[in-house]
Amino acid sequence: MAGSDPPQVPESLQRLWGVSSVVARGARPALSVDRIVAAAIELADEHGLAAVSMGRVAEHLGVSTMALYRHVASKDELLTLMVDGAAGPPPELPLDAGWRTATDVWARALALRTRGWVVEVPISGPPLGPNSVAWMEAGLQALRDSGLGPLERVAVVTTLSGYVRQHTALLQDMHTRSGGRAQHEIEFEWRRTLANLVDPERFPEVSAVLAMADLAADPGTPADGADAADSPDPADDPDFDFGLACILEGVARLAERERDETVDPTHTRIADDR
Amino acid sequence: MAGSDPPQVPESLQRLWGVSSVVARGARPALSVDRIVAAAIELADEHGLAAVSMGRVAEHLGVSTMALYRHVASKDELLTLMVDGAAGPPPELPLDAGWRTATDVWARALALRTRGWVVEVPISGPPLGPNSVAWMEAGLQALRDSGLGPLERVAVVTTLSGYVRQHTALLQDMHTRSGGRAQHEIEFEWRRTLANLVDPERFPEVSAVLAMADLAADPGTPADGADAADSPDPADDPDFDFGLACILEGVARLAERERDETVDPTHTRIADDR
DNA sequence: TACGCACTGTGTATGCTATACACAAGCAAC
DNA sequence: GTTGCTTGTGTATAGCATACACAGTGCGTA
Repeated sequence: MAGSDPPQVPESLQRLWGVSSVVARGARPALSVDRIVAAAIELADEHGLAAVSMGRVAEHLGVSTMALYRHVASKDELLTLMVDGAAGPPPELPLDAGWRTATDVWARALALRTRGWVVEVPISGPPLGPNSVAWMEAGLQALRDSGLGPLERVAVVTTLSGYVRQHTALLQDMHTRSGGRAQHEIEFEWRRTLANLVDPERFPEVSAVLAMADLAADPGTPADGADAADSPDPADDPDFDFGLACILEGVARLAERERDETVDPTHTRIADDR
Repeated sequence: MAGSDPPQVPESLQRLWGVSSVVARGARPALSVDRIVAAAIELADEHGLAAVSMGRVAEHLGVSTMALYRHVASKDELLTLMVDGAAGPPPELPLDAGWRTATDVWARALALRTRGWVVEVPISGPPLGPNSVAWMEAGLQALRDSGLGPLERVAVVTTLSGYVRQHTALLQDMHTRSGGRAQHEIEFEWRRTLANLVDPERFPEVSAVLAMADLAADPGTPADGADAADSPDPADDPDFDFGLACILEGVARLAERERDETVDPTHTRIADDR
C-alpha cells in the first residue's frame, strides 16, 4: 500500500529526468533518447510532422528502424518526448515587474517557442516532461503575487497554454494551406469563399463580419512586407493580443474580487458594484 | 478578376451546403456524404477515432472501401466533415438574459456537444461547415450586446471554442488513460507520480501544488458516485467553471473599457485607476 | 583468465493503412 | 438505340508501426 510501486512512468521519461538507475552491462549504446528526439524534432521542423516516421528518423540517424525501439517504447511516446523537447526551457521572467507583465511575457514566449507541428500531435495528457514542468513552474511563479490560490493559478496556466496552443494551431493551419502566400491573403480568400456559401438571412452576424469593408478590401501588407509567411509568430497577430489581454484581464478581476472577499469580506470597494 | 472562380471548396462541402448544381446523369447513388459521415461518427463514438478507417466505415455501410472516395476526396476531408457533423446545430440561447448568460450557456452547450474524439482530429482550419458556421453565428449573437466590435466578438468566440476544445482534450485524455477508473483517481495517481520526479528545490511552486494536502488526500467521489467515467462532462469540472468565468470576466472588462473610451473619451471612471 | 548474461543494434516478416487505376453496370439526353 | 457521364467494385501498391528471432559487445563474476 505504501509508495513502493513506480506507476506507469514510460521509462524513457525516467531517463529524461535523470533517473537512469540501471547499471551499464551490455554493449555501449550508440543511440540515446535525446539523439532520437532531436532528430525527430529536426525532421518535423523541416518537413512537418507528417514526415516523422520511425523509418525516416532512423535513416536520419544512420541506424536501423528497430533500433529506435530500444530507447522509445512507441511512436506515441516519441511524439510526447518531442513535444517536451521542442518546448525547451522557459525564459527568465521579469518577476519584479508585476504578475501581469510576467504572465504576459510568459505567454508570448510560449507562443514563440511553440512550433506549428506541436499542436498537431494529439494531446499528451497532463504534462510529465521536464521542460513542460519547468514551463508550468515558470507560469506559476509569474502568477505568484496575483492573489490567486495555487489551484486557480494552475487553472490559469492551463488555460493560457491552451489558448496559445489553439492560436498556434490556427496560424499553423493557415500557413500550411497557404503554400507560401501571406497570411492575410489566405484569410481574405477564406472570407470570400465563405461569403458565397452562407445565407445572410440565416446567418446575419457571420455575414456582417464577412462583408465588413475594411476586411473585404485587399489586405495591404501591414509592415514592410517582412516574411510573415516564413515564421508565423502568434505574437504578431492582433487577435492574439486581444485574447491574451482578455484572459489576463479576467484573471485580474477574479483575483481582485477574491482578495476582497478573503481579506475583508465586509469592506466593499467603491464603484465596484453591478 | 471578378468573382467567377469558385476556389478550392472541397466539393463535398458544397453538397453539405446544398449547392449540388450538377444534374443527375449516371446511376442513382446508393451512398451519400451524410450517410458516410454518420457511419463514421457512429464508429468514432463507439470505438474511438482510431477505429475510423476507410475500410471499417465502408464495411459498416455494406459497401466497398473505394466507394467512399466517390463522395469524399480523402480521409482528411471525411474527418473535417465528421467534426462539423458531430457539432450538430447550436441550441436556442437565452438572448434576452444578457450577453454574459447567453455566452456562458453557449460555451457549456458546446462543451457538452464536443465528443472526446473531436479534439483528436487535427485542426481543420477556419470553420467552413454549416454547423460550425451556425455555432459561430450563435456565439456572435450571444455577444451582440456586449459592446465589443464585430472582430473582437469573433476573437472571443474563437478563444472560447479553443478553451472548450482544450478542456475537452484534457478530460478526454484522462478518460482514455483511465481505463474505467474515476477521473479524480487518475489525477491523484498522476500527481503522485510527478511528485516522485520533481525536485522541490528546482520547482518549488509545482511541488507545493503537488503536495497540497486537500489534493493528496484520497479523493472522495463528489456526487452520488454517478458514472462520471462514462460521460466526461466538462461542465461538471470546477476548473472549467473557473477558466470560463475568467475569460468572460475579461471580456466584460475590456468591453466596458472600450465603451468608455468610445462613447466618452474624456470621462474617466471613478476608482478605475491602477 | 574465461564464462555468462544483460543489453544493444539488425533483418525479416506481418498486418494494417490510404489511395491510384482500370473496369463494369446504370441511367439521362440525344 | 446509342453516347457518355456517373456510380460502385476489385485489384494493386506503397508506406506505416511494430513483433520477433538473431548477432555482437562488454561488464560482473567464477
